[in-house]
Amino acid sequence: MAGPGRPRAFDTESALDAAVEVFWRRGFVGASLSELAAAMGVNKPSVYAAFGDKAELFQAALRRYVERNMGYVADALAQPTARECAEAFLVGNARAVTMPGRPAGCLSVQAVVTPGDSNEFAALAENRSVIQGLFADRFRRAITEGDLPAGENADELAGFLITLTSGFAIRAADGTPQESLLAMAHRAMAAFPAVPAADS
Amino acid sequence: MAGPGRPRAFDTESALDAAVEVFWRRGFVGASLSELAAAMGVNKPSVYAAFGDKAELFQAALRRYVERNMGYVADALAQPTARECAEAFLVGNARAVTMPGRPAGCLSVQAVVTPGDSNEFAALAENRSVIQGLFADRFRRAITEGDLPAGENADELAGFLITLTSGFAIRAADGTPQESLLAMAHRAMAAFPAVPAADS
DNA sequence: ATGGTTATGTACCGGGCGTTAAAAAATTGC
DNA sequence: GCAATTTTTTAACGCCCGGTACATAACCAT
Repeated sequence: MAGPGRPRAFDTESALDAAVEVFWRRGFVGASLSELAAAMGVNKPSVYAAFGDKAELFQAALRRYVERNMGYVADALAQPTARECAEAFLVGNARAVTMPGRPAGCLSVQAVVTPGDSNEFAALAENRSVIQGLFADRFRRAITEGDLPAGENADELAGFLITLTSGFAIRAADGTPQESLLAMAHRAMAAFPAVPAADS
Repeated sequence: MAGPGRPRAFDTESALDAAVEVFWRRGFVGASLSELAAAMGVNKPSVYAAFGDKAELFQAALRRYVERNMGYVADALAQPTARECAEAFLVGNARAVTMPGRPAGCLSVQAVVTPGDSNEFAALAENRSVIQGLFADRFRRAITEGDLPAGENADELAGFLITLTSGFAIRAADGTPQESLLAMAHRAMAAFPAVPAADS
């Protein structure tokens, strides 16, 4: 299976996990290649050989972050009702942005917030946009299923949730404790439409 | 009034306004002194002479931003009822973070989001914390005045608003239009406690 | 005019950044 | 053992960063 040549002396996946942690804590600009390579336990040229330049490494780190740290999104989407879906998303996010021993906040928010580094900014903005689209689709389905009032705007509802979770990420980085975020998550559900009365 | 020596050839206030714009658009790390000085229409040594180093310039820019672009906070606090206060804050923020011709978002959120540059991060976090404290005080007063239910938690309520406006700043930078933010502001008011029935 | 004082423009500093060239080391196939 | 191939290591590159020395220009007081 292994081709010719000297075998790689480190595990790319755990190295990528280390890169995720650094980008998460420092942001894209704030993370230097020296710090990244050191955290990955590797010399800089090995980083370039395995992942490409800093921008490519960041894209790989973002993909890995999404699949390893944003599982609560898929969990929420799988909930049977729109209300449970929304609440699971908010609660799951509140927990994810305040995991003990991990950086506070969300890589997808903290890493880049200004359009200065345009490629990375675009990638993160699109990531958030995709997630918003998933919830919008879920809520559209809920409307046809009678699970949400017919007059509801699924896109606006999804945008409302993304706005809240973006805010959670900022507040978590400010040191807001998990229980405060959870209280806000439950309070926000008061702004979520009630299930329409069954007409059968 | 003017002391001895060569008079300053530029207006420090409008130069500071230009610095605000650059920090706002690029963030603290992303804004270079060359770009700052160019936007201010001045050479780098003049920046240092007038404002000190980059960190001091940023503090001055933040102060100026607060007094010139966050007037909606004071306006909101002056509203007669807690509900109007909260709604004015959300609406004012939604408008402020989507002003045409100005950078999207809020300097106090966009400039620094990671604790990497610790001094600036602390300054912004404290700025947000002070504002939260102002609203918490306002809501405490509202509780004693019977304007909010006695069981309400003024701090949590204020935190909820700050979380929303932090989210607004992120979403605005993502390109979310003003009317979407305004819709969310009004939706969020459904999560704000209703005025208790008068007991007189 | 002259001296004192402050701002301006130019040119530069050390340092850290992202990135890479080049040689040594470790593997596979023959 | 010997090429071929790939990774590792060391060292360096050019660049731009924040910050500054220095000579000059423009003002006030006398």
